[in-house]
Amino acid sequence: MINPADQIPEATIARLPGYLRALMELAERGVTRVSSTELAKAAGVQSALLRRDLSHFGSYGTRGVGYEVPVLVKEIGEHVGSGNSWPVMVVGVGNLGRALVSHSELFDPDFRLVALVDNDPQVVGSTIAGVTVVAADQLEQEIATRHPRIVIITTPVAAAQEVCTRVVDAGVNSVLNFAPTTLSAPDGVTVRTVDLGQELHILAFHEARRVAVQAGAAPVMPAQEKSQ
Amino acid sequence: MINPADQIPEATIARLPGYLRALMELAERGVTRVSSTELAKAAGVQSALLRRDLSHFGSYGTRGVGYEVPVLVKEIGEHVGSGNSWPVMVVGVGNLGRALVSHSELFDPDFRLVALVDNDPQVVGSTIAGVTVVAADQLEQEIATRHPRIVIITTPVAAAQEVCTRVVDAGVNSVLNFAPTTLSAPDGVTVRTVDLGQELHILAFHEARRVAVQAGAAPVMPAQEKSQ
DNA sequence: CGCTGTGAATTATTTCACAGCA
DNA sequence: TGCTGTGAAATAATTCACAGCG
Repeated sequence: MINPADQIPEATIARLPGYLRALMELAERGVTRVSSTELAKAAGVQSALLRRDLSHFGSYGTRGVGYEVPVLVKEIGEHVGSGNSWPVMVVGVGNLGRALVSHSELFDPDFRLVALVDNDPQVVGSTIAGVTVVAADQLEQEIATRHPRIVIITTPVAAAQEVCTRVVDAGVNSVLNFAPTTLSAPDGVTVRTVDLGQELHILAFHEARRVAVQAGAAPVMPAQEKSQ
Repeated sequence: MINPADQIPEATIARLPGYLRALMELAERGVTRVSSTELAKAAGVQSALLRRDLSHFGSYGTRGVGYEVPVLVKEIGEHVGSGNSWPVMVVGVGNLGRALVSHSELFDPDFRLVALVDNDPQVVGSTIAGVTVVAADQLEQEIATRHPRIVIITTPVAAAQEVCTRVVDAGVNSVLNFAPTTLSAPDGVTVRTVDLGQELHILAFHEARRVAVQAGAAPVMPAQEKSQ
């Protein structure tokens, strides 16, 4: 076993929620035991990688047998903060912000919405998912009162950096950014950016590549009526 | 210069859209020339990494000077499929699906929504963003008619794999999945999954870690107003 | 016997650091 | 001179493959 205090690879961390999800599905189906091969398949990774990932936290399996599902759920769950109901604030209550907070799956059960902020007077004061939207100038006030541990930014690009700076100054260390821009934050603050346009462009890259490959040799015809 | 035909690292591909975005911003501000250092900073990467990434495609810079912004915009744009207006279909018109198609920034200008599919009779027939929602059993029909190159899945988990299989069978090679589940698809098909709950759990992992670290020594207190 | 946990090998990605061109 | 493009080195992540335990 490897010392749990050593640095967990970021790539491993990013896979843990996937493992947990796969385990939950198994548990729901009444499965109480899995081999690394089965769980890896459910999570879409190689079995050796799964075992390596788990080994960073300790030995939870039984040789010749596999893993007890409840044991792994508990272990991984602890690491990704399950059962804590982390308080979350959302800044920017436009289409996307509203969709996210209405997305029941998202906040159940490990996260709870505690504050909503927007700068549109039309929106301020309205209640969404049981939370009343406050004005942008109340942001620091709201953080002091509601103590969110995670802030989701769903503002336009123009506002995102300022919001990020202000929430970090107010003591928040974790930011999930949906604005398509690079945010800078001091060391020790975790910022993750989800850029939907970027995802589409990555797919487009591969699509463009497929066409280019066909131009040379034609390996497999993808879409029957190929390029329309 | 490295042969453009050799394999572009996936990590490089994932950064290209970010470079393009940074370049657009510069272009808008009237900047016509950048050094790798400046552009790298705008995109949030190291300058050597930017240069290495670009070198996979060829030499577009001038030693001692830097890069011409329009040249790079064109080059990178070509690779990520800018100016093609890729046709996109969205399956699942719930909160999230609706928010995505209403998110004007997302589809401008390199992607265009060509089809919407849902299985809710309440929703089928309605028009969103200029596109009429068709029933789930029309999915193959709609693909044959509208020729989407990319399909966005915003259905519940239970439906996601079936949708994925059907769209791939109908000839689609690129899928952007928002359902929190692992999708399997044949080789040659690109599937990217954006899992919002997973993102929150990754942040929670780091939050939990910060607390654990403090248990030993107490470096910085997270969620109160210390550093205003 | 079957499956975990992990050294060792491999592969991928990033960074260093500098030769060489404009 | 200043900055690109890139070998070479360093680091990170993954996979192989098998010893060893239940």
